[in-house]
Amino acid sequence: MSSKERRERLKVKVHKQILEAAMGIIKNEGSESLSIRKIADSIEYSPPIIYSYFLNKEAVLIELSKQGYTMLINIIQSELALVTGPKERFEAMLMAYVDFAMKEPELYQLMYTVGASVADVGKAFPALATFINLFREQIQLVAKKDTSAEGSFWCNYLVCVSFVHGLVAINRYYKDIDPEMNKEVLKKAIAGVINTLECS
Amino acid sequence: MSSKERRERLKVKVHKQILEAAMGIIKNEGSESLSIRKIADSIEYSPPIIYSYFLNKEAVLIELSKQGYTMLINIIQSELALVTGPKERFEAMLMAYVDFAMKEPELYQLMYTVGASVADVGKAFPALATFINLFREQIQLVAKKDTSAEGSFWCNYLVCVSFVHGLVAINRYYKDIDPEMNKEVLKKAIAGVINTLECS
Amino acid sequence: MSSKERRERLKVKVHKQILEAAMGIIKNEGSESLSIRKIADSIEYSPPIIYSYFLNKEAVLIELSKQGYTMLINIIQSELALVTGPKERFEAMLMAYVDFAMKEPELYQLMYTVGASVADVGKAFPALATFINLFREQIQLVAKKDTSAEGSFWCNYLVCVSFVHGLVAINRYYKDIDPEMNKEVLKKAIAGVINTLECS
Amino acid sequence: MSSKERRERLKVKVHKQILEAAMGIIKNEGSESLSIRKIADSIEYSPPIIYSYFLNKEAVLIELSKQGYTMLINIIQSELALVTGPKERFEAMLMAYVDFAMKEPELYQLMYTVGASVADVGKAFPALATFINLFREQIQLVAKKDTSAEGSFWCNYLVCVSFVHGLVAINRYYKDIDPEMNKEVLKKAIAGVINTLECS
DNA sequence: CATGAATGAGATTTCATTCAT
DNA sequence: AATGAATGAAATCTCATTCAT
Repeated sequence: MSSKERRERLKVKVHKQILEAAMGIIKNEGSESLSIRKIADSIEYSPPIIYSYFLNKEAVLIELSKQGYTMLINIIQSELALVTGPKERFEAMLMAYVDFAMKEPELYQLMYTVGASVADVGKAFPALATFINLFREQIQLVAKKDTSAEGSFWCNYLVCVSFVHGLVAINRYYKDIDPEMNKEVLKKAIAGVINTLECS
Repeated sequence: MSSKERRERLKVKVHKQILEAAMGIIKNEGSESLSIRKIADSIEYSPPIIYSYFLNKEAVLIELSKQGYTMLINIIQSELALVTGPKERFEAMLMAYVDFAMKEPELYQLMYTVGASVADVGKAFPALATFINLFREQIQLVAKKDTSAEGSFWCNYLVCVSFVHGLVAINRYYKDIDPEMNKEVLKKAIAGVINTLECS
Repeated sequence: MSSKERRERLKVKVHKQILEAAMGIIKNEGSESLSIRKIADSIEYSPPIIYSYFLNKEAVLIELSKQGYTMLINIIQSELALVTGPKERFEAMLMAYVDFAMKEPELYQLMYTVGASVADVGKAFPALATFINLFREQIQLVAKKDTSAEGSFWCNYLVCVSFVHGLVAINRYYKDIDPEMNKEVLKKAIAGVINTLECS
Repeated sequence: MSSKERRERLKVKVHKQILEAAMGIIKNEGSESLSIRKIADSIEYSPPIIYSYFLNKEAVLIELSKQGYTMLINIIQSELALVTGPKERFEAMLMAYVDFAMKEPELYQLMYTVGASVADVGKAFPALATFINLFREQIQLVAKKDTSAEGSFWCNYLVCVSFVHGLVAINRYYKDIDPEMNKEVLKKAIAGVINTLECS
């Protein structure tokens, strides 16, 4: 029992260590540079041990992306907790999203890449539903008309998410965009989107 | 003469074959899976031959991307030729852009990836200047205020390009978005952007 | 325990095998012809295994050279242990040096080549310090004047080492020099050098 | 006739160009970096043309080394022409040798490497006989006893040449030897050698 | 006479994954 | 439960040399 408990705890601990090590490597060296051996070295275990916790390297990446979604959702929720006005909440949500992607570029990139590589992103990332619901709530609040119809919401959601993801991606493309410019672009776009939502 | 011509034609042909083979592999297996050997196998030549046409693998990818830019610009210009109203032209430009990216997703993805991987994207893709100028013209026409200041233009450019690129990227992420939905999203966003531009 | 020991022994054995195989290839085909694959073939392992024992090919060559220095130093010290007179010791040292280089020509050549190819030969071969100190001692004994000043010693050291290395190198060039002739040349040169040292 | 002459002249010219190009590459980039293609590019001909002038790459290297010997001999003879005293002539010869090797390190290295790689260096480099005769003459002059016996001369020759070649080689090994130190070493060694020769 | 084109052979290195122990 | 050892598969790239034209 005690022994079983201990084992269980160790298992959880190593699982966590693997992910932390992988996350560290990705943040420091980029996800392209992640290798099973590097993770193993980092946690001071042998490479095969990783296969007793994860099916393969892809599984590690998926798990990491899941954590990324949890982080992203938490950050957005934290920011949402600070404001009440509809527009302000909407704006806070999008800005928190961009902030996260800019501060953790490698992790965000991984989340996108992994999502694009799996067959069913909804299954791979259950947290995505929560993420989408956050948008659902804020969009509903800010929109004058009813956006509860799935098609209607999804359209608005895509407008928002396309723009935010696009801005982040474009910053990987043009590497020298001034942060001030980014803020300006973001504000302008948010204003435009809100305007659109109100009229929709 | 005839012999020289023939040889010249063969050279052009092989050059083309290499790029086509590379493009084919990228379309079928994704750009990550492209290798010099696969290209060589595909054109039924030995791997080293590719190095007499291109400096290295990266050069093949850059060339492919350049072709992509040429195609994109041509398509946009073709569409622009058909309409005259400022808003219509603006809309036509963005829709042509999205159409291209949707019809050639792997090529578009490659253009983005290569652009993000080089140090100076402007040097790597001279055509990018033409591309940006297309935006400059349409934005100028549609905007009420003066957008000729570089900062002002660049902000508007980023808003547009972020959104369009984002929409394309999001379609790689959520693989089952209905084309009709995409059109709707695009129209909504274009309306919002035009509105923003008019007020800017 | 026993299993661990066995493994440890195996590891040491393979390490040794790699170096021996490399040495064998170098002796038979020259160091230019050495390749990772040849080593692997020779020890009947796959090429990548070598990278779990050595960082890269250069590391194998450096290790081989280090062993060469250890051998050379040991041989010189063995010979020095047999004689006591200053001139005799000096002579014994140089003759042991030449003997080693003549008996292991490819290894000696490798030691030179690797030394010439690295940025800091002193760092690459720590044993070189010991080697130089052997010269320092014998030169000091045989010289009448004080040679403890670094510049003075270094000059004498270079005279000695240039000659010995040169003799070995010249034997690679003129392949048919009679060993007796070599001895004679060596003796003559040693006499000359001793004479120079005594007067310095 | 005229046409034949022209062709003959062109042939000689291209032959020369090949060697000059190869020499240039070796001097600038080292002999390891020499390739048939580089030569061809440099003379603006195609690679196969080189094979109509030389059997293979090795033949180019041998020819280059031959030129090196011619240069070396000329330099030594120029210096010899300036002095008359036996010791002075001997010294001038050795210093000219070292100077040449230090000023053209890559070429000198090539001359040594090629010489060591061929079966019969005397056949490969006919000029070597002239070179050896220069030593024969100077050694004869400086030696008190008769050195005309081949064995006796050869022994003295080897002493000289070993030392000079060794000094040059050692400078490739210890890369930071002060030129002043080299001069000192050389002078000391020359003094020693002359002393030895006088007593022999 | 000259060469463009082509390639065979080979180099080093990285990595996910497995398996006997 | 853990791992050291091992490898198969793959990647990019270089170069001397040949041959049909």
